[in-house]
Amino acid sequence: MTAVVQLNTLFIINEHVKLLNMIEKKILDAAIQQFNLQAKIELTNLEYEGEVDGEVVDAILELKPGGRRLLAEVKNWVAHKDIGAVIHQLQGLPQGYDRILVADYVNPPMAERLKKQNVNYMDAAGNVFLNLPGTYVQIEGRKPDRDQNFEKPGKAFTATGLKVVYALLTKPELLNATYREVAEQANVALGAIGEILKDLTTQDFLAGGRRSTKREFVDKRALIDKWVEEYPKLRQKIHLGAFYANKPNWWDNPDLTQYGALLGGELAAAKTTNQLKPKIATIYLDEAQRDTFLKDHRLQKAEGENTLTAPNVQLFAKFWGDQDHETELTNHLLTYADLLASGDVRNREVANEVANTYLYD
DNA sequence: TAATCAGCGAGACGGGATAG
DNA sequence: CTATCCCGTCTCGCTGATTA
Repeated sequence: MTAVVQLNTLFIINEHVKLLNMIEKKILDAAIQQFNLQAKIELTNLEYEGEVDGEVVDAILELKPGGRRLLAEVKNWVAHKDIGAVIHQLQGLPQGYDRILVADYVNPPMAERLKKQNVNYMDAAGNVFLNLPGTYVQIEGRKPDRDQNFEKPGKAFTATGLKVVYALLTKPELLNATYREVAEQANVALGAIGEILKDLTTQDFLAGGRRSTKREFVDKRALIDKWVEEYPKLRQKIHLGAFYANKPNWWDNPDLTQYGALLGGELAAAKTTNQLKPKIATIYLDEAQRDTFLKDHRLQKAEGENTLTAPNVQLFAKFWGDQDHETELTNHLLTYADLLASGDVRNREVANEVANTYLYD
């Protein structure tokens, strides 16, 4: 079952459906206010959800002396997010502009990591790191204001929530199955289901479900995009390790399925679109199979910092409950998410194509 | 390093439906 | 009416992460 897509297919850039919600607006306003109180230069918000080079960004900010512009990415609860993914998202903003991460609160360890990578940030507590040519602002040690607590996020996109949403998206019939059925298919505890579904409804991703009414997606595409955005959180948890393989194309081997292994990311995309040469092999398998798998394919462990990007084999534990697979490839949704999580700009185009061809219906 | 906390799995609980 | 089953909710306690 291999679909070949023409090379000259027009790429439709996914309009980033990322409306700034009320909480994010509050965070942005508070952060700017704090900045202006403390720094000697003035910062103003030119536009919420402004458009730059055809892409919508959370906000466009301007520094008063000089009129330098900054593209802002606003995040609530940033301390609980995967920092790599956040940085990656910032890097994905239109090129040629300075960027800044705006958050509710950036705690000290997080601040260190952001500074090390030279990522500008400001938070609602008043902490700032802004390093631009000619401008340097650094404010640290500010504590978050207790009364100013921005609403806690619900359970829909925790690691467990992500598993449930994945199950719902890939098997829509689960929308109206019993909680037990959903729990089993999603591979999570029964007790987690209720709150996740409730939160999805509160966030307007699901409707119905009371009594006799059928539960349904409000906007499936929006939920897909949201899931993909949050997926790195789960991805990090199921990461089984990074490795090097010396033999090229070693994965082109029918016996991989013997290990219950599924090819994902670039490998899956390469097989469905014929559009790219995989550089990194993303593979999902049962954790129990890991050691045999490594030995049989002579994979060597990668050491050091950037194990999530540099080596050429990435292993992940299968997180879903259902073990029957029609193909040796991961589900399109997961392929899409892995392509985006790879951080490779060229993969983004292919990712969009996978999404437009197979996911948005 | 110690204390605290969120997340979540396991399983008990009890309300409602259904069959006998 | 009562026994039984089904199913969402509740509670407890473990784990790993975060904060002091």
